[in-house]
Amino acid sequence: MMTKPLKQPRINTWQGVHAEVLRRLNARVWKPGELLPHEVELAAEFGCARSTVNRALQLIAEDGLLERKRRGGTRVVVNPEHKATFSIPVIRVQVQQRGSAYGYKLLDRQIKRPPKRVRETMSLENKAKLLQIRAIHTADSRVYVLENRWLNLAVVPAAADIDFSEQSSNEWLVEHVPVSGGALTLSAEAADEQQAAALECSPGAAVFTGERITYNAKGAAITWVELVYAPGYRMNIEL
Amino acid sequence: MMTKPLKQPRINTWQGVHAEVLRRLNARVWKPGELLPHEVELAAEFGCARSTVNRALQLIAEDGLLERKRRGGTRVVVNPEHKATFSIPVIRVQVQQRGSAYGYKLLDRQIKRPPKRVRETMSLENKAKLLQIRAIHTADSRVYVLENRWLNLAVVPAAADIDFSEQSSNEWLVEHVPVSGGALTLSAEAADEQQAAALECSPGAAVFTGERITYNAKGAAITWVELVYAPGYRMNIEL
DNA sequence: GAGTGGTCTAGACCACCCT
DNA sequence: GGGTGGTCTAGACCACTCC
Repeated sequence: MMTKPLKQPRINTWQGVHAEVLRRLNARVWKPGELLPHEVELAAEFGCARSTVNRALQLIAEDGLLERKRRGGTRVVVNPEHKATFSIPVIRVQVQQRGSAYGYKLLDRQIKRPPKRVRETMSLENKAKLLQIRAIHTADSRVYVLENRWLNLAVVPAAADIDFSEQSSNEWLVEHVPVSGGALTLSAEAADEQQAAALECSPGAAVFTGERITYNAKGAAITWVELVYAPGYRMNIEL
Repeated sequence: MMTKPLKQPRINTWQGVHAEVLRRLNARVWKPGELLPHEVELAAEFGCARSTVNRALQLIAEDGLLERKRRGGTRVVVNPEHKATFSIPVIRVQVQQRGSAYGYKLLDRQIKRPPKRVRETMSLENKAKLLQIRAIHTADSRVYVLENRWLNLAVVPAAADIDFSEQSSNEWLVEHVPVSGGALTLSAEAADEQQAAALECSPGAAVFTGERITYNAKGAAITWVELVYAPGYRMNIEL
């Protein structure tokens, strides 16, 4: 008599182990809060090397479904959080991906002191002056988004020589300045007079707004940008 | 005479290789569009195994900074896209993380036919009936978000026996129903009469809105939910 | 102290894709 | 056809943490 079935097919790819473990989590074979068998045991069961099991479990742990500790083993997370990854393409690409013709127009470009809110977010001194760029991006000749950017010339001196009338600051930065971190804030705002004029909508209209700050490898703020989308814009994210 | 300096310290952890490669990308040692040395070469230079280099490069490629092909080697991406990962915690946790007291109130619970938009998004038949749940979540006794959910009882029959007056459908689902995919749509909307009343704001106010649909492992739509946040809400994402 | 996951290594084979 | 990344393996050592 055998105590364990030996007939089960070998699972010796990390994708295979990944899928099988997910299946067992879904099927509640391993219930929330429970401990999984050790990597060595699972490797033996699947007929593969421990490192293969390791890779699969690490991935699942990154997705938030498992919790792993050195001495404590691998445990099923009780209330898993949804995790989503999305990419923020250059605006031109966003527009073109929708199948629309892209257009760009520079509204304004000048060096001056930024408002307090921008100064504080970027951790700048009071007297600091930045390059402000205001522009609109269009899709099929209709306004798509209004861009209001403050660029730190102390960090990106080369930007002082660009006039941004042909290429958007958005694209220039992606091509020329390496970014290492940042933060994004999304909100719903009522369009003010100036924004409404630029977006060809009525003042007070609900507009989807994103504020983004980016830092270089040394932690210095490169730029702060506010993107105000025309009414009706929807941001889609796969989960 | 030596053609290569041999003094450089060994880099034999994947984290070390990861950091060093990122440094060289930032410093433009390898420029956008260029080909990197092969894994074997890099392994020799760093004094580590190829698999260590492989792990580091794969991670960077996942972040969108490198592009790897089987025969074509590893290339520096020209216009890297920002990638961001964020998690969607249960609303109670969101509120508590802000240091506020969480409250929940069920407004409405009934079985009926959903509106066309929901039916189509969930790919349901015309006659299908769903469980609709409307509720508000509060932070420090102020309305935080209005939840409007449609639950597919054909997929989650157990939900029919829950009244959702104590525990929100949000939390119940996370605990009891495994999710394998979905989509999230964010937008700015003008609050309608009903929403304004629930959110204690004026009709037409700009409200941040998220619509989410989730699927089980078989691809069947579990639920569709609309979350309308009270004016002033901001969603923060680290990059 | 001991058991668990985290990682490295050296070697091997394979899949893909460019030439 | 041949060169590249993708992956697996078996073994080893280490780091962390629980008992």
